[in-house]
Amino acid sequence: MEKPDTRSIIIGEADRLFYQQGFEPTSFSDIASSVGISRGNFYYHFKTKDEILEAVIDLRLRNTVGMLAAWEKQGETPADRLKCFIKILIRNQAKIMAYGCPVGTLSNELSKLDHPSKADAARIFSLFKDWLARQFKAMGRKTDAETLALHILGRSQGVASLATAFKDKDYVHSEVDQICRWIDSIEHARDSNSEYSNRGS
Amino acid sequence: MEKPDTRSIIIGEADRLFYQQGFEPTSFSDIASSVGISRGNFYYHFKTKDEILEAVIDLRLRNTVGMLAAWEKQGETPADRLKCFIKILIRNQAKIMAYGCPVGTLSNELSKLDHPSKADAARIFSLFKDWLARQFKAMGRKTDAETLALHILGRSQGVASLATAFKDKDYVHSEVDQICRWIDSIEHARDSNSEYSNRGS
DNA sequence: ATTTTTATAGGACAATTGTCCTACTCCTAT
DNA sequence: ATAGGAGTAGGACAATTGTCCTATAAAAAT
Repeated sequence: MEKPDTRSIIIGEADRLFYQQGFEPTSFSDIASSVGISRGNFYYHFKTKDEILEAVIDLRLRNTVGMLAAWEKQGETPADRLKCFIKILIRNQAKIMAYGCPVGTLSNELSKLDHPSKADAARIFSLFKDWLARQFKAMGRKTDAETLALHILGRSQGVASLATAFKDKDYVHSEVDQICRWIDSIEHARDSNSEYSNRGS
Repeated sequence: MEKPDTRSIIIGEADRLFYQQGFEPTSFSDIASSVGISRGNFYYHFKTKDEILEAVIDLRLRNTVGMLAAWEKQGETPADRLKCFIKILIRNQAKIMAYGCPVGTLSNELSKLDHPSKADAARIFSLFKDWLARQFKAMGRKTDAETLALHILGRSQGVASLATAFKDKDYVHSEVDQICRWIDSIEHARDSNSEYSNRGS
């Protein structure tokens, strides 16, 4: 039977609030009243705010691992998987226009706060980076897979940032289409010289 | 007639602190003690926190207008000016790796807070967008100048975001080089108004 | 049935928040 | 010399912050 599992509910609500409001502006009271428990009870589950931040980052890490694994199974080709990644900008368009990318905005906020957990937040980025690099390697880009991964990851961050500022659907679609075409161009030029190999040299 | 001009000093310190720490985490005390005045005196100059935020955004708008105007004079060709824009990622590398892009991070934070001034913060983005579009128009891209402007602006945001997370200088240089080559490729294909390539080299 | 563990509520606590008020010191104009 | 405003300091204020304590209810174990 399902347990009430207050702890998981707390983490889930904190996850949502940290995304929608940011980490700093979200208080214990916000989370407690959102879950429907008292602040005192909250303390039973988490002693400090940093503790719940760690739990939220941990949840996001696990969710990301699961999501990437699912993408790896369903996508037929690496190119399809890469497109599946970038199209998350369209699937989550409404949320991104309102709150930005959950990975990037948390990472940015914790960097500004110089928070101890900022490195953990960056690890979520690394999960994406490594997964993306894996796809590029599978497409024959052994040497510059990492560079290509950072490139597409950065592109997604830029689109999310401007989508939040301008709330321009056309821009998002235009960029995503363009990145998809770029992925195609990489797929169709598997063993040709790459324009991205300027890094190792 | 040089006045002590405490007000300007306050705005300057608030500007710095809002960038380095974020708007929400920066308190009246932070600013007051940073300027070297009492909190009471602070109230004489600014009644509310939103009031000083407006003043800071106003300062940034004016600074941005000035910076863009200066770039417009010194750069010989539009392509040079565009490169001057994107190379700000390298000139301000240290700050960006520590605190991100001042424009993007403020816009994101205010969006999350759903702050009344979030539209004003986005206006700073618009200044850049319009300036960039003007350069592309001068390069013969009459029809898609706006799209190209949003593209390069988004690219800069993405690089800044990942630079903060990974603190990878090579990545920043690699992306900037690539964008510069993309600018060259646009310059050398002046009359062809077809879809532009995002590929480097 | 009794003890122990788990979970919850309610509030205490000092510190800090944004906001606001009053008293005092300058400087300047009369 | 004096009145008045501009600027500053110090603190009051209620509300909220993160943290912590204790009393108690519910559940589990004995």
